[in-house]
Amino acid sequence: MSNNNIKPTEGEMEILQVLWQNGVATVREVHEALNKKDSGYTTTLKLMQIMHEKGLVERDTNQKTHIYKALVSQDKTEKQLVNKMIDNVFNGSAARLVMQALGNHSASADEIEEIKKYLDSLK
Amino acid sequence: MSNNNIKPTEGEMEILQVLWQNGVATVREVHEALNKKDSGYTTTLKLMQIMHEKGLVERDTNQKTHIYKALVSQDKTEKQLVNKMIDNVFNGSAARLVMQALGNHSASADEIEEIKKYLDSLK
DNA sequence: ATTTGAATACGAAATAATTCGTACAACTGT
DNA sequence: ACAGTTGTACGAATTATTTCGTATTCAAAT
Repeated sequence: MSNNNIKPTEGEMEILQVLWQNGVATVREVHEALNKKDSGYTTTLKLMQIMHEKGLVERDTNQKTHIYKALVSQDKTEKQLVNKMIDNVFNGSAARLVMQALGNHSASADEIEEIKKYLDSLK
Repeated sequence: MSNNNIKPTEGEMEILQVLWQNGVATVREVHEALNKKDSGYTTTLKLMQIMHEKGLVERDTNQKTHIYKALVSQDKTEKQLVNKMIDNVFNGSAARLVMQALGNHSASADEIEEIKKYLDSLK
C-alpha cells in the first residue's frame, strides 16, 4: 500500500484543483486562481507548505519562487472522496448518490446522454 | 431563507443517518447503531446535544431518556452535500461525479438499470 | 430507605484546520 | 549601494470538531 490514504482537507482540495488544472503553479498563481478575499497570501503559502510535508505535492525550489505540482492523482483522489460520500451519506448506495446528483443539479440533456452511453459501456 | 444553511460535520452526519433511518432514537440507540469502539457514550451524547443547539435535531424530554428526531430533511441535506462536492471537487460537472461514482464503486447491474430508468424519466 | 444503574449536563482537554504576523532572503530598478 | 518589492519560513493565535471526566438526577430493585 502506497502513501495514498491521505484525505485532503477542504482547503487542500481547492489548491489541488488548481494544480491539476494548470499542471504546475506557484503559490501566487494558486492564491489568485482561488481569489479568496477572506484570507491572505501567507495562508495559501502555509497550506501548500503543509501539503508538501504531507506528500500531497512536490515543489521545485531551484528558483526563488517555488513551483508546485500535485503528487496525488486527480482520479484516485476523486474516487476516494466519492467513495467516502457514498459510504457516509448514502449508506453504500452509489445509485442513490447518482440520482441525487442528477435530480438536483439538473444536468443538461447532453450530459444525460453521455451518462447513458457510459452506463451501456459498463455492462 | 430558513435556518437551513448549516453544513453538518462528519460526526453529525453519522448521527443523522441513524435518525433518518429510525425516525426517532435515543442517544444510546444511536451510539449503538454506530458501534464506535473508539469513542465513548458521552461523546455521542455531547454531539447530539450540540446538534440540538444548532437546530439539527429536536428532542422530547418528557421522559428521563430523551428521544431525538432529525429536524433537517434527508433530501435537502444530501442535495446540499452533493452540490458542494460537485462544485468543490468536480468543477460543477454533475456528469463527472456520476461517472466517478459508477466507475468506481462498481454498482450492481440492478442499480445500473434503476439509474437508466431514472434517466429516461428525466427527459 | 438505600443502593445501583442508566441517563443528562457541561466544562474542559485534545486534536485538526485555518489564518496571520513577522522575520528574513532574494531579486529589481534606480 | 540601497530602497522597494516579492518571496519563503515558521511560530503562534484562532476556530472548529471531537472526546472525555465528573457531577448530578432519576428510576428501579433490593
